[in-house]
Amino acid sequence: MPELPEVETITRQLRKQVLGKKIVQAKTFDKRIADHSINKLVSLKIVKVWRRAKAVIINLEDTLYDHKLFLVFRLGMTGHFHYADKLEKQAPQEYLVASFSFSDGSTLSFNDIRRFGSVRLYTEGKLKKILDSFGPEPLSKGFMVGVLRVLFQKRKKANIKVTLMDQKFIAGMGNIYAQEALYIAGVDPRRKIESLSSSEISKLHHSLQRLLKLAIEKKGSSVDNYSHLEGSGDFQNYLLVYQRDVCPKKHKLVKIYQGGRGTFYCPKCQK
DNA sequence: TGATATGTTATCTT
DNA sequence: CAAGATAACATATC
Repeated sequence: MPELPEVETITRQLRKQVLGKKIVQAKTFDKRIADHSINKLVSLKIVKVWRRAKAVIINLEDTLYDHKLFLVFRLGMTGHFHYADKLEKQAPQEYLVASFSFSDGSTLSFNDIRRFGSVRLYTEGKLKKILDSFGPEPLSKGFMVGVLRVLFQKRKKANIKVTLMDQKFIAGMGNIYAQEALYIAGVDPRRKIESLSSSEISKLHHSLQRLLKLAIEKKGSSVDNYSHLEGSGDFQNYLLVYQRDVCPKKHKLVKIYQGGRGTFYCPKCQK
């Protein structure tokens, strides 16, 4: 599923293709998950392509009227982009949610099979409000171990694994990387936050950053039908516990359910 | 055929 | 009242 490393990978590739381009036409095909106002986009220049949490954000500028708008793509489970250099390379029509044509003849489309994703158009104020509701970026310079300690102070009674996946707590972690980080840190996913020792918090902090950085290097994990613009990621080959039978030390893994989500862990390595 | 997969959010419980 | 837990959404795949 697209989590931080996957969305970061997609964002970087998208940036290479569309940064600086001018939108000449935009169309939406699914009212429920794509803002109808997107259809009115014309003659707006893409000035920035970036990621926050699991969202891809495209900054648009109307230079003539000094008008700023923001396209926010959330991939959900199965949202994906399709980029075509030339018009004759048709974008897939199935599950089409939105499509954009640029002044150089290239096109970008967004498709979503399960429709957990969305494409929204926001003003600056509205965008800020949404972004402020997310927790800190785990790979930002400011995300020191002290930041994690302070966050944990506020969630003493909560379950550690479920909390790692909470976007309001830390941005970008999902079911795959929360499990992996806990395994690397040697922490049992059933633990309550208040039970974590100082050194366990340090280990978890370090594990999170190492894991996410490596996963980005490998262009994300391709499980189910995730793929980025240039093919598949490699990190699925490096996953230690997610949907596996044994851990790297050949111990048998256990699967439990937490908040309706599967969690794999090793009773021997994770305490 | 029904169980399984999950990001996000609405709603329920403690 | 708030923190925490859970249900609901959608649908391809096994």
